[in-house]
Amino acid sequence: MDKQVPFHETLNLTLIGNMGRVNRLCREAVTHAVEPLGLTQSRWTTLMHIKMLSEGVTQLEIAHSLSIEMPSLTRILKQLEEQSLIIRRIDEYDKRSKKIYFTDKGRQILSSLQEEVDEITQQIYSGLNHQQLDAMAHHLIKLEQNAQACIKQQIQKKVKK
Amino acid sequence: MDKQVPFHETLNLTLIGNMGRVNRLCREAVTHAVEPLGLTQSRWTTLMHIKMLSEGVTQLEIAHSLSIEMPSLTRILKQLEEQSLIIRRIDEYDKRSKKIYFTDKGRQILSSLQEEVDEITQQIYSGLNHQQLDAMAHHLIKLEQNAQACIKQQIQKKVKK
DNA sequence: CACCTTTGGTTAGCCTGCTAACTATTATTT
DNA sequence: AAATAATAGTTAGCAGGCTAACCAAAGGTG
Repeated sequence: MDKQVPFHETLNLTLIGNMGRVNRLCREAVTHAVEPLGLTQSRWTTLMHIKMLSEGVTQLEIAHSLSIEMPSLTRILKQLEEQSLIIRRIDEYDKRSKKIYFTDKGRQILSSLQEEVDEITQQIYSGLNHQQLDAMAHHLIKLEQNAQACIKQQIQKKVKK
Repeated sequence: MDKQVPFHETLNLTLIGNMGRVNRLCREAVTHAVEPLGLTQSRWTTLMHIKMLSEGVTQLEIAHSLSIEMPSLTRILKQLEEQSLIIRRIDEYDKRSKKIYFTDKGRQILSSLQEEVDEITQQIYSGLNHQQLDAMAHHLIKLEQNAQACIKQQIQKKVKK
């Protein structure tokens, strides 16, 4: 009977709001650092994921890895291609899909980028140990599953009406 | 010596990315539910915060509470005013600032909104206890502080150059 | 083989965050 | 009291997420 106020009035939306703000700040921290490379937040994130997945990956695979939708990715890749950092090449075995490769310029930038990202993320995670980070990642996934179940439920309700 | 790969290669950016996605999903869950009320994500969030802070609050106070910048808020309030859910009234003691009040229509919608938000957030947080949620909130704040320190550092470096 | 469905990618346009540059009022300094 | 600085709010325009609607290629089915 002494734990009603904190949850209902303060935590309810605050936690969700905080997640958005912290996410923005973390990405901004890196973006600031790599600004001289001419990279925005979505562009450097995309480059890192392509590297992680290796060259020759398809757009769909990148989109999944980034957890964004295809139209969002299309725009980012278009910009990266205009900056001559990547190339989109049609897959000869499935002419619908396109495979992504780095240009030489892209590969050059990538190494500086990797350094910066490593340094910044080290700083951002400092003061938290692996257990705490793992717990957090775990709880985030739980929240995500709950939210997804919620949305599914909403949609079903709508169909009934 | 068995924990090198997970951190460096998978967790580094993933945690940050996940935060963004989970945040989007959580807000989408509520937005789906209150769509019939004609409210978007930023609009219902703002209404909830105004209610929490009580009517007569200034725009600046709302912006702080929402952790967004004034221009972002200005747009949202303009829309809410067009929907006749709130009124902006110039403070007679400081004619620069405006105080926000609900209309009758606004107050009506607010009660349905509160119900929905309570229900959805309950569902989203289910499976996690208070300790876990508190820990998460705590760790989020730590990440935020680290990120902010990082950004400050970047700016100082730039000044030196 | 012809038709239909599915799938990878694109385009158009909305929503919501931001910064930069502005106005108008208030506070401070001289 | 006049000049200057600071503050509340606005406008314009960018960045990056999304859905809806489309095209073209690939896969199934009668």
